[in-house]
Amino acid sequence: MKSIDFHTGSTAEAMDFTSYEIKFKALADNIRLQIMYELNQKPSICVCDLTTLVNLPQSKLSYHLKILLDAELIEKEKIGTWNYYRLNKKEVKNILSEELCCIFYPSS
Amino acid sequence: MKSIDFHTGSTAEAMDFTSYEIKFKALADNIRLQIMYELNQKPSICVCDLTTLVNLPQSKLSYHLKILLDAELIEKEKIGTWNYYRLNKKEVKNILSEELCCIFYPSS
DNA sequence: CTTTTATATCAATTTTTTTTGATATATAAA
DNA sequence: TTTATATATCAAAAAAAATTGATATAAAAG
Repeated sequence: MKSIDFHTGSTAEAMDFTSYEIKFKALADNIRLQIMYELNQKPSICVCDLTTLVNLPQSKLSYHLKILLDAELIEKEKIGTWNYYRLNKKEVKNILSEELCCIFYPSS
Repeated sequence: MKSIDFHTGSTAEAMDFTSYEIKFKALADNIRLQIMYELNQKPSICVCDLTTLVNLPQSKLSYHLKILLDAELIEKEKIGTWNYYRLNKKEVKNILSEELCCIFYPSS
């Protein structure tokens, strides 16, 4: 993050919002919001179940899960052959309003 | 919004998160986060001043302002030849966490 | 009027993201 | 082992978004 120019009140150079950009990009897609919503219904869901829940071909779902994972909005746990995904509650809470958390994140 | 299938707990068909998608898309860009940040520093800013604040060619700035405007994250007011933009506080508060509002939206 | 200033829009191009189908990998089951 | 299942990754194609420079519009100034 660049130093702030107190004379003009503006930043001397652009500030870096990259980490927010990545998270908002991850949320900026209907399919991925769908996935977040489904993950909000249960503690965790394996990929095989998600494919039917969101009705997507496996490679496509995998692609979108990776984007959410890279943005740290969800987490992955491998159990045997299955990969279980769940919301990263902390991160979601950090950026979304409480109101939105009711949709994409459990209230408690 | 589709009816919910209570048997499986899943939605019969995809739910529609389009309005959220549009807002997150608008936030999913470093330049536009920059603009939001600058708009957070003052009650409102005219385009001519924004061009120097975010250091962008006029047509490019105009393009990004339109995306934020269409997402209803900012508002426009025309005064003479000048167009003044300001944050849409209500909408920003509706979707972003209080913590983020400190960056992109005034605390009060 | 004519000119200047502030801003939006448009069309062409470039860049980024998404989709698709194929293939790779790893675990489990037979 | 061999085979089946779950999932990730890759490369090519398609689609969407961003950039650029030119032009349009509208208000203000001269």
